[in-house]
Amino acid sequence: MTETAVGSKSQQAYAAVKARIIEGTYTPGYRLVLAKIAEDLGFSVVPVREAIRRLEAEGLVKFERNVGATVSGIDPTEYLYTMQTLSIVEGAATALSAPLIDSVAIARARAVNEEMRECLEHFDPVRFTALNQDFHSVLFEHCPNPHILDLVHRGWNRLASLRSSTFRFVPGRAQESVREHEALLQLIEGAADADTIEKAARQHRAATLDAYLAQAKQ
Amino acid sequence: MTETAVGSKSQQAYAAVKARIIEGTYTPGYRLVLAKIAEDLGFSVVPVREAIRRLEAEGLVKFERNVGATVSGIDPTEYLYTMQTLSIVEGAATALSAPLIDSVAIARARAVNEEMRECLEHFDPVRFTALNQDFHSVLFEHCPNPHILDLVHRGWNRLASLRSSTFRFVPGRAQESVREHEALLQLIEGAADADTIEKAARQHRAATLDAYLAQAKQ
DNA sequence: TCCATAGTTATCGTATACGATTTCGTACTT
DNA sequence: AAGTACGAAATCGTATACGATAACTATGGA
Repeated sequence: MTETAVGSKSQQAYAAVKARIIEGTYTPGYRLVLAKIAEDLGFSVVPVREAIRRLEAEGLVKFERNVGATVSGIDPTEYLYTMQTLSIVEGAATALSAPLIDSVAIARARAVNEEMRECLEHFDPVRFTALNQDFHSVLFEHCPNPHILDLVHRGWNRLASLRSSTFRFVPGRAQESVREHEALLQLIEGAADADTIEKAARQHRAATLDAYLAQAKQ
Repeated sequence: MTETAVGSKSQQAYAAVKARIIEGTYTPGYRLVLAKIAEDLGFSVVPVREAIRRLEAEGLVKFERNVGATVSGIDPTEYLYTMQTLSIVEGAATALSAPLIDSVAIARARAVNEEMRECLEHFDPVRFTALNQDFHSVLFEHCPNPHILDLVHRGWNRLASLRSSTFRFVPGRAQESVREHEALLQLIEGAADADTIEKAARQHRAATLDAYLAQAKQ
């Protein structure tokens, strides 16, 4: 994920702020004051500033000159852009990875998917989301193109910053998602052609977007 | 292209260094010494450092802790990753844009392609490359997803930094490229379905990669 | 009461300074 | 002569300081 060696304060600040955004401590719209974060971490403002700029490049933070940084908002348009882009890069990543996925990995993915199904019964959306990423991460383990994988991760991060927002969990969609995962695994097991797998994976993400759009329209 | 308002020195430094990389003043492997660049531009090192980090995020430079930054190299593997990713995002961008391209834009694109053909006769590879981007830029003018467009531009920048390297201009490929452009225009004019257009656009990029790989194998 | 304006405060943008780390060259030893 | 160790130079990483800009507040007038 293009991580430079840890250890530098700039790097630590990046990781710290990113974690706070993703775990929801800093919610969208939250004002990121350099001096304040620097004091919190015990650093000076310079490395913090660098970290914020990097987060900006990833789309997690919005920076306005002479004003400051805020955690990127939950603009529906942005959501659409992100989901659409994600559907494309996830589709490609899945298709590229598919021929390299062995039966052991398939079994692991299936186990994760089973856990997801259980999460639905106990209604644990946070864990469900985490497992969902795990599921796809297993599939992408041997993705032959790290650039594409990087784009996937960026999309995920962006979505993570929207957590606990209106975008999550359209009713019924989660169940469908689990079913689609199984279907995807069967395609991979059956060595379906790349195009079929790509379409299925793409559609899997696109369906979540469609479900949101349908709901938003009401 | 995610440009923050110009005017800040950090921004100017970013633009200046990026331009030097793309135009070839700083060739791959070139050592970017912060203090030196700062002196050149008349700035202090802080904004320059920020600019370099941003270029690192875009993949144009490589940064090593306590050592410094160098212009990203011409590693064949990186080339493969970039081209493959580009084929995917260009394919998607083209398919998404296609329904929004009007006949005027088609005519403009065709004119650009005609100029490209002329470039081949006079053997003007630099202009040919620039026109190639123009051609696709016309098609992407009304791309409904700016994120995807941004990814396309990043890929182009990355390739641009490889200019005058071994990767450019596999013999015969350029002629083929012009023909594919025309075929693509006809698909768009004929309102072919999104999938067909996406495949054609993707293949257009992939073919250049394949041509390189075939040549490299010898 | 509301609006405009001036002054104050908060925050960013950049410069300078210095400590930390790496790299390179030189001298010494084997 | 080759290898190693030590030291100097170069460069980065971070802290601190200050000027610039925007946001806020209070005050006076309509």
